[in-house]
Amino acid sequence: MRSSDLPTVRQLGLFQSMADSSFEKLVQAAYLQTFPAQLELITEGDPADFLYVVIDGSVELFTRWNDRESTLAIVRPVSTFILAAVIKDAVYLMSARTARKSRILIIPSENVREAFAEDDAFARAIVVELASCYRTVVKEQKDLKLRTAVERLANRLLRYDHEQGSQGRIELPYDKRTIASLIGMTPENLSRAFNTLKPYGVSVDGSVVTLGDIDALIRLAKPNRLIDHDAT
Amino acid sequence: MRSSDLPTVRQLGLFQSMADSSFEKLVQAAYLQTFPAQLELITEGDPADFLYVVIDGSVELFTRWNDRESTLAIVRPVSTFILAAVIKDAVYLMSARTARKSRILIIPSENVREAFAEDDAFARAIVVELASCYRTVVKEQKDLKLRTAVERLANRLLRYDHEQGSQGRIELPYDKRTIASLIGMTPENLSRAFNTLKPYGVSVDGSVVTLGDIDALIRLAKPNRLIDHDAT
DNA sequence: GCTCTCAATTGATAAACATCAAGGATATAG
DNA sequence: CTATATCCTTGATGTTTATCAATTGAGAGC
Repeated sequence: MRSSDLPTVRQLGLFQSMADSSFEKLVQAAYLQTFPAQLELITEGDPADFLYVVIDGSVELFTRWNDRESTLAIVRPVSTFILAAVIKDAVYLMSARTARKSRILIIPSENVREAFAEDDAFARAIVVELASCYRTVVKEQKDLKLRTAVERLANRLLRYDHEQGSQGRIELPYDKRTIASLIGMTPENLSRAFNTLKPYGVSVDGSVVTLGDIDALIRLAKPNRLIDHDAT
Repeated sequence: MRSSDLPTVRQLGLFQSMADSSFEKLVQAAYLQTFPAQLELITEGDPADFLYVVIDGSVELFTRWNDRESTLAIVRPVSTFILAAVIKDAVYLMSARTARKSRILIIPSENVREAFAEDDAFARAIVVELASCYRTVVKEQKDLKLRTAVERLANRLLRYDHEQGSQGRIELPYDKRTIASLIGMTPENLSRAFNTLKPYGVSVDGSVVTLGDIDALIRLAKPNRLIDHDAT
């Protein structure tokens, strides 16, 4: 793998505290590969043979059932995905495909589990990582069960605005249909939800969204750190 | 605490492999308390001061937002809840109340984190526990995003039937309104969903549900181990 | 046995959301 | 520059789900 990528991977919360020797072993066993866009990396139901680390590009985690499909998350560099399946030596619960051309580090599950068994610091780092993942999904579940589609969109816009420096001007990070699926609605409904938000100062121009009346939007969205905030 | 409960707690996956001394310390610091039904044990947003272990009775995990409320899970003996918040030293994301009179073991978070820091086997047991919790929530999220309310009910009935020995005759484990909220629907809608399932052999008499045509129900529900199954 | 209470059901209605079909905008390849 | 494809939007319509109100039904306490 490119030597310039190594420090970035090493600095991930998951790998930061592990012993040099353990990390070396993992890296030795790993493959770095470049994939074209829209390539299905993982199919849910398959045994979890590898842990994935997105070095560059982006990966969509999604799921299919009965001819329906839903986007569960977008993974951006540099971070890992499907750790839980790897640790449990189970099947993947989500499918994954590259959203664009991506460089991805692939670490055989056995090596990850070996490091988990041998390296105590790594084991503890995994705890922290999984606890974070868990809390993230719980928040998403609350979002889905407690809010309407328009409320979910409003809160997501506020979150993107915050992530992008609270300028009141957002560049949507993904295709609208992807955002729709993430939020749990159809693309058509997303368009209409944007229209519903017009009276709250939201105007859309392609992938640029302007929040003209943040206060009004907040009053509607009622963002809550127990659902929307990142961290902890 | 009652000495007869100790072995049961010790045998939980979470505590099974830890050193005797670590377990001793935890138990020494813990309180065993009996709570009446409908008592709010935890309010989301509060700092996670304790890890909870339901010894007897049952506990409802729920969440509130904007005057709406949703049940996230029911915890039955013997198992723990809100481990992730304790480990991360964060605030609770869910509220909890006793569903009935319950005996509950309460372990101060600091002691749990101390054991986590000192006992490597415990740290690894936490990994396994959190990975399982995570995968469970992911499945619930898929259930919510990919299925209609009737489909969710159908699958849940199949699950209860399986848990109760595949007799084709289920005793509903909770109030219908609780089940409705768990599944993500209103009580009124649950009644109607049961009616919708009549042509598939589902008949309801109070808390007893009979599945008269399992095959038809399966064809409708399309259960899937990547959404419905327990385990791994 | 008789209230009282609360869960559950049913009906009527409204809101939320999905689907289908068509049209428009935008980008890309040739 | 044009053709093509893709994404997005809009309108019309239908389904799904929630809300409100009223009633039924069953268990708890007297």
